[in-house]
Amino acid sequence: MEAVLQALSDESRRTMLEALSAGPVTAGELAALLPIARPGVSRHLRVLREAGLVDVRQDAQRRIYSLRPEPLAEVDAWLSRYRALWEQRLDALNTEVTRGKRERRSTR
Amino acid sequence: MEAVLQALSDESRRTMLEALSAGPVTAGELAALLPIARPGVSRHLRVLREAGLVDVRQDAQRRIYSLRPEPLAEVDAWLSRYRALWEQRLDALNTEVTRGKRERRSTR
DNA sequence: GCTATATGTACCTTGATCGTTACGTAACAA
DNA sequence: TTGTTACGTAACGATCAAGGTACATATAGC
Repeated sequence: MEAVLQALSDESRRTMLEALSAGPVTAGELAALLPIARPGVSRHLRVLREAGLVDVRQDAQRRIYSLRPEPLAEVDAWLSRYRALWEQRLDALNTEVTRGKRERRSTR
Repeated sequence: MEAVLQALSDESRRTMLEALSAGPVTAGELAALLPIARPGVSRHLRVLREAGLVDVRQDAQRRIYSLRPEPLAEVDAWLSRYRALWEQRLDALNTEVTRGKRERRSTR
């Protein structure tokens, strides 16, 4: 959890996760997306690996990374302790759509 | 968003948010909860303030902090781009409760 | 074996961050 | 006004994170 939020706090790493959400990508392809040099990407990938957010599979010289979204569910679970609070506030602002929001909330 | 995730990446600050989720708290009370000295707490509070996660109100000498959960909704929105991915995986593990999960997911 | 390709690691530098102690400030209380 | 309480800020040292360059490793192809 600590490691996951730490990993998510970096813009480059979030960009990498977004790219990975479309499917497996090699380290080189990820590096091409970012304004930093490849060794930096390698280190970011290590952080993501240690946070459990990616899996690696080797294919010849290539390392193919894929997203492992489970740790994000932990973040979501942590966040859910606050969800009621902000939804309450949003409801106060948009009272005209209260009925729809209440329906949705009741199923969580 | 950047500032919010940055703020959330620290354990002490998350502890402060948790305390604040029960209601407004003074800076001193927050400091008492943490293993660090008050000046450190003050700086953490500044980070939370700059991320928009807390509001301050002055009451005589005291500064009363209250949680402002709206920025957490942004994090939730970012996270929601991945929610389908991890729910898919969890469903694969717990196929027996698929019906309940699918109901919930369809309303998000 | 030799070279090219793909990637990670080591090492260095710079800038941010965390905590501490010391100090400044503002509001009450006597 | 003097002291006390409750904060914040400044300045400092230590640690950490992010980037780059240079190098090591491993696989594929010849």
